[in-house]
Amino acid sequence: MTTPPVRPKRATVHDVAQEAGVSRGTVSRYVNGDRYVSATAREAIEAAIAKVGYVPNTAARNLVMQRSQAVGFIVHEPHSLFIEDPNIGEILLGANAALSEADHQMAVLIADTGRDTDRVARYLSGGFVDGVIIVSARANDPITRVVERLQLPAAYVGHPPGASSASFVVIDNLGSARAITARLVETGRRRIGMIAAALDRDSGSDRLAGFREALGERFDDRLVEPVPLYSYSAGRDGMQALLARSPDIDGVFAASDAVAAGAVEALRAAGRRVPEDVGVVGFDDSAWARRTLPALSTVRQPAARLGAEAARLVLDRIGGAPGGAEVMLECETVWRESA
Amino acid sequence: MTTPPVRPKRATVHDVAQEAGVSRGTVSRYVNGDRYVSATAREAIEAAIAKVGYVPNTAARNLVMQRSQAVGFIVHEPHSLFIEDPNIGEILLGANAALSEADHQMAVLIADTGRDTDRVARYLSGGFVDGVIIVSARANDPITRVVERLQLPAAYVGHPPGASSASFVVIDNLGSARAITARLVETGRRRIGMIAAALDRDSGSDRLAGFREALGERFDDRLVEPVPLYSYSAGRDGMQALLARSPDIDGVFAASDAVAAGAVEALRAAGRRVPEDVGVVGFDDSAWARRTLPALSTVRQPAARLGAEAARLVLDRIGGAPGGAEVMLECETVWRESA
DNA sequence: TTGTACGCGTTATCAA
DNA sequence: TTGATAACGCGTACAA
Repeated sequence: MTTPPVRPKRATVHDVAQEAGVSRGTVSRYVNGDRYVSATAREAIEAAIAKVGYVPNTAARNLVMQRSQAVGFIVHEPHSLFIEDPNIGEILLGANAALSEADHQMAVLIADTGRDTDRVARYLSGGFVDGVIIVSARANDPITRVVERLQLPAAYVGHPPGASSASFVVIDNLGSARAITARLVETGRRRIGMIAAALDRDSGSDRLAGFREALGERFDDRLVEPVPLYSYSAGRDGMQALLARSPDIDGVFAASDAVAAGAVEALRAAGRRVPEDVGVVGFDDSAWARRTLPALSTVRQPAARLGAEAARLVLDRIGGAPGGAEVMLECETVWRESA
Repeated sequence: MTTPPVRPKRATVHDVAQEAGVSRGTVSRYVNGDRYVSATAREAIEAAIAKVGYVPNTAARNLVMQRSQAVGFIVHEPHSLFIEDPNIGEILLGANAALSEADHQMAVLIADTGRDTDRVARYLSGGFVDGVIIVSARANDPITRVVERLQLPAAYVGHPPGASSASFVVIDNLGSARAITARLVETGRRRIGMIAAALDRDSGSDRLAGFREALGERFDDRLVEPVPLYSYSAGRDGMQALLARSPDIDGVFAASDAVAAGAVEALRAAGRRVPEDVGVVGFDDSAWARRTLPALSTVRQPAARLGAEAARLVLDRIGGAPGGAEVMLECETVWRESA
C-alpha cells in the first residue's frame, strides 16, 4: 500500500483571521477587495497573509460561487490536423493568454472520434466549465447541440453554426479573397481562374464572392471550378479540369493552401511552370504554404488575435453580456514565390 | 447592469436521494462504487439519477477530497518556439490524452517572460494542480525550485535538472545518435564530422557519445566542433570551422535540425553540394527538417508517447508511488534527401 | 466597519 | 447495509 506524499498544509482564511486577530468575514472581505475594511484591519491582515502564506482555495470558492473559473477550448479536427495546422495552435495560445489574464483556466477538449464526443459532452454537462470556445464547428454536430441545450456561454471561431445565442469571431474571407486576387491581377495575369472549395460553407462562398468582386468586369464563370473539399486532391482535380477547359489560364486563386498545393502539382504534371507560366495563390498560410515548391503566396489569418477575441467574447457572455456579438478580423496578404 | 444568463439548476446528491427514497450517504456510496449498497437501492438510485440528470459537482468533491484533479503542463520555451516545434505540440497532445483518460484536467502553463514565471509560481502554490509535467526545464530555474519546495509531484520530459524526487522520461540520445551516424557511415562517407552542441547538457554529451561509439576506430576528435547552442547560427559557424580545418569532410552529424540547417547553409556558401559532396543528418525532426533544402535526414522523437509516459509518471507520483522513476524511449531514424 | 452564522455539494465517520 | 452528521474552505446576508 503506497501512501500519498505528505504535502505542506495550506493556510486558510481561518488561520489568517486568527493570526490577524479579526474575524474570518473581515479577511474574506479584504481578499475580495470589499471596501468596508479599516486601515488597521487591512494592515494586520496583510501581515498575517504574508506570514502564514495564505492562498485562496479555488475549489471552495468555486463551490460557493457556483462557477468553475474555467472555459473549454473545443477542437473538432482530428489530432493530426491539430498538429499540422499552425493556425489552431496559435489560436489556442492566443485564447490561453487572454483567459489566464482574466484568471480563467483553459481546458483543451479534443473531439476527434465519436467516443471523444461523448466524453466532451459529459464534461460539458458536468459543469466543469463556465463557457466554451469552439473551433471549426460543423453545422449542428452533437457538441454544438449540447452547448445549446445547456445554454452554455459560447464563442465560435469560424463559421457560425446556424442561429444561436452565441458570439462569433470570424476572418474577413471576402475582403481577403478580394485583396489577394487584386494583387494577382497586378502581377499582370490576364486569365485568372479559381478553384472554389466548400461552397456550402460561408468561408467557401465568401472567398468566391471576393474573387468575383476583385475581377469585376473580367470575371468569367467558366474559369471557376467548384470542388467539394479544402483538400490537396480536390485541388489537383480542379486544376486539371480548369486546364482542360481553358488551356490559356495564367493565374489561379485556390480556396486554401492545400488546394493550391494540389493545383501546383497538377500544373507541374501538365508541364506548366509556377510562377513563370501560371501564378498561384492560396489561403490560410498553413504548413502547406511553406512546404510547397515554390512557397505559396497566401492569406495569413491573425490567429492569435482570433483566439484572444474569442476568449474575450466568452468572458463577456459569462459576465452576463447578451449573445450574438460578431467580430470580424482582417487578414494579411503574404507574398512568396508562387505568384 | 447585465444579469448572468439563467442556467438550468443542476441536480445534487440530495435530489437523487430524495427521488430514490434513500439517504445522501447511500447515493454517494453508489456513485463512488462502494460495494455496500443493496440491489434495491442501486436500482432506485439509477432510476433517480437518470430522471433528474445528476452529474457530480467537481468543486464540492475536490474540496472535500483535498485535491484538484488537474495537472499542470509547464512549458519554458518562448511562445514562438512553442508553435514552431511540432514536438512540443505532440507531447502536449499525448499528455492530454493520457490525462483525460485518467479523468484529470490538464492546465497548460507557459513560462516565457519573468512575469509569466511569477504567475505560474503563484498558480502552483495555489494548489490548483495535484502535479506537474515539465518540458524543457533549465537547470535550477525558479519554477523547478518552486516545484521542489512545494514537493509537488512532478515528471520531467527531457533533461533531469539535478537531483530531485521527481520522475523523468527521456529519449535515448546516445542510441539514436549512434544509429543515425551508423546509417551515415553506410552511405559510404569516409570523413564524418560532428557539430556537437550544448555539451553541458545530457542531451548534448549523449549525442556526441553515440557519434563516437558508431565511429569506433575511425573516430577523430579533430572532426568534432563543439558549439554552445542548438541554433541555426551555431550550426553555420560550426560548419565553417569544420570546413576550414578539414576540407575533405564528406559527412556531418549535426546535433539538432536547426544546427543542421545552419550547416547546410554554410556548405552551400562554400560551394559544396548536399548530399552529393557532403551528407548531412540532424536530430529532432523539427520544422527545420522539412523546411531545409534538401529536406534533412534526422531522428524523430516519439513525441506523443513522451507526453503519455510523462502523464503516467505524474499520475503514479500523485497516487503515492515513490519518485525517481526514469523511462527511456527509443527514437526512429527518418531518412530524407540530405544524406 | 465588523462579527456571526448559514449554505454551497461532497465524502467520511460512526451508530444503528 | 443504511442514515445522520460532521467536516472541507469560502462568500455573504444579517445583525451588531
